[in-house]
Amino acid sequence: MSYTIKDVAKKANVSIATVSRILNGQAGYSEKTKLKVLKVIEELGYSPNAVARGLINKRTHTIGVLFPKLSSSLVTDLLDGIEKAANENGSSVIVCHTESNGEKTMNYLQLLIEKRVDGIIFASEILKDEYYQYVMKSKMPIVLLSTESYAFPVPYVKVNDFHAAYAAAKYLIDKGHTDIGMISGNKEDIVAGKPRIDGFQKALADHGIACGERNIVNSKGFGFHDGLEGLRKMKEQFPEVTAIFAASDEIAIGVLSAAYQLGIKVPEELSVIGFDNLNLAEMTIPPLTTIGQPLVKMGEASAQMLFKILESGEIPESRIMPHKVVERLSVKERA
Amino acid sequence: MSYTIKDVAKKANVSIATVSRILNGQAGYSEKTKLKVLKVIEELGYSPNAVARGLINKRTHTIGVLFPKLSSSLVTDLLDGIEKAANENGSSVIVCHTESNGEKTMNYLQLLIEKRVDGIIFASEILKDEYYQYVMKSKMPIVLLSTESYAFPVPYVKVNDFHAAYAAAKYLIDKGHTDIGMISGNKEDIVAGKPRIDGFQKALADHGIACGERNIVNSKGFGFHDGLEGLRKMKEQFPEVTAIFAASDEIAIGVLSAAYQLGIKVPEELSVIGFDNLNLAEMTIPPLTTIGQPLVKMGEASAQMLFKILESGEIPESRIMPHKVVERLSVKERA
DNA sequence: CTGAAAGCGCTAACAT
DNA sequence: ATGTTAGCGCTTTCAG
Repeated sequence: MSYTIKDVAKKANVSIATVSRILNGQAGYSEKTKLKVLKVIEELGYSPNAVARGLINKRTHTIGVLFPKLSSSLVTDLLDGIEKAANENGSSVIVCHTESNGEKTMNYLQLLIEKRVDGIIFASEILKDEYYQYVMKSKMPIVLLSTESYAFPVPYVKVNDFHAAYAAAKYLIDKGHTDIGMISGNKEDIVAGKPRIDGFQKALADHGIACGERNIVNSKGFGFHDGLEGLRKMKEQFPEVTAIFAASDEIAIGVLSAAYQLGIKVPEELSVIGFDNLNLAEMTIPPLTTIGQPLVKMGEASAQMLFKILESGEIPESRIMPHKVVERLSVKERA
Repeated sequence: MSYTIKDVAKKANVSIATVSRILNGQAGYSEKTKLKVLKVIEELGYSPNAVARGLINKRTHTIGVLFPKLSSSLVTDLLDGIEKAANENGSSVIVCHTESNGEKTMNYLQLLIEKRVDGIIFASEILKDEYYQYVMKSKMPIVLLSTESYAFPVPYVKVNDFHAAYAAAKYLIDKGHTDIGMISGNKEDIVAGKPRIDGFQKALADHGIACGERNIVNSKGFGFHDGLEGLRKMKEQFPEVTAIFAASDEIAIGVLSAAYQLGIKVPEELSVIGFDNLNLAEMTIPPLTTIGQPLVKMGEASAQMLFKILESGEIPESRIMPHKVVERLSVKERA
């Protein structure tokens, strides 16, 4: 059992109130007693109990973050930003790994609410009705990160996926490509899947390029294997394709690997543009041209948004973060 | 302000003690009152306050994890395992990002101690004297993950880096290579750097292969860029090299990229073996042969170790986890 | 400038 | 089977 404020008070011959004041930098004590108390604290190695503080202040200086997946550098970068902003704000972050599982998610939500975290960041996943209702009932602040809700008024931080995908397709078009395919990720995914497909289609349409079934391969997810299989399907249904927009960097890397296996040279015979700008993107062969999301900044912004709610009590505006095309070597001007 | 146990008690016409007993599954109430109380809890949407519980039980069901870096898939996999084991144990995990900075680390340690987490996992970094003393003074349990301490009796979970590096070199030797180089990472790093170099050298020596200065390139860190530059240096100082052991997968990927730029074909002209078996390893061109560490399992083991200490009060044995060579396509039998 | 005392929400004796 | 009460370690009136 460690020392308490009482021990400090006794040893310094003052009341616990005085110790508390000194600890919290409030007024009401002489410089002399302050020094005396500080010395005792030092000697005892006293460490204030944040649990007791939390009970009375109704602030735990802890926030909770829900991720569908931990082992992806997308999530890691977001977490990096969140942790950074939280730390600058004197808060800690509890990470929860939902595996996109509804039951697990509800359990985590319950846990975080019981722990009385100051707020919740819900990342990279659809905010279900059930989740929203439960969190609302507890009155706990929540923000969305890299996702958004069409049904509920929850503030979010994210890029505009439609615009970003449009930019990717336009980049390919500007490089002279007209036979352009997309490996889309999950099109059922209303927040990251569908808008990217729509953006891609719109870009082709706006530039007078017909876009039919053969231009798009719908994969199940956004992973490496989806890209690996995706390119094979694409070459079957659209052999003339000269450029591909992958809905994620991991898909793009899968495309790169598949191209290598099939003996297709990137970028000479096939241009590839990704989406996300993960750390991986610069490590591929060739280095991947991609649509960059400011992931770390987005994480930071979401945490800051949460702290703003905590201060002001008001729900802030959502933030659309800027994307940009990061030019590397996987896209080539069409001959 | 949410409801308290008092509100529940009042509305159900029982004492708070009864509510508490029902909440904690203790004996001492009729089925009838239980149902009544449960109904009130449901109606109110009452959620027990874990902060208050923590204050009295001296258990927060939260553990803290310190990482030098967040955005690396090595760390992510470890975290994944930790989070999993913690969740199975009814605990949450707070992540801290130290950036290998002594001051930041001390601040985080202080924070975690004030928050009265149940224990600490210190990962992938040297446990400095200062850290150790501070944690000991608080009597908080601590375990080391993917690192170890020669100076202090702190239990750890890790692979045997010496043996693992030996295995990597031996694998290359068994494939007929004799002109073998190593890109070593930081040799000042006493726990991950040095032992891998030693293991490499021992393997060459045991097989009658001379190992001099030219066989090893000491890079600053374990990252992609270290590999990128590493291969160039290696080719300068040891042009005949036919196989390379990279002290990390990221270094290996850097080597792959550098080889590509230099027009050196992997594995035809140069074999490469990595270390870690990150998710990335299967995504490279060609897929990377590497020494696999069971990262997720290691994370789990470290958390379980912590919980064991919490239960038994005793310091458990450290665990050396098994490594294995994961054969993919970046190493070729020497012609 | 300093102290006494109430109470945050809960658990755990101790009564009844 | 159920209630009363004393804290857990701290902050914060309210007195002096």
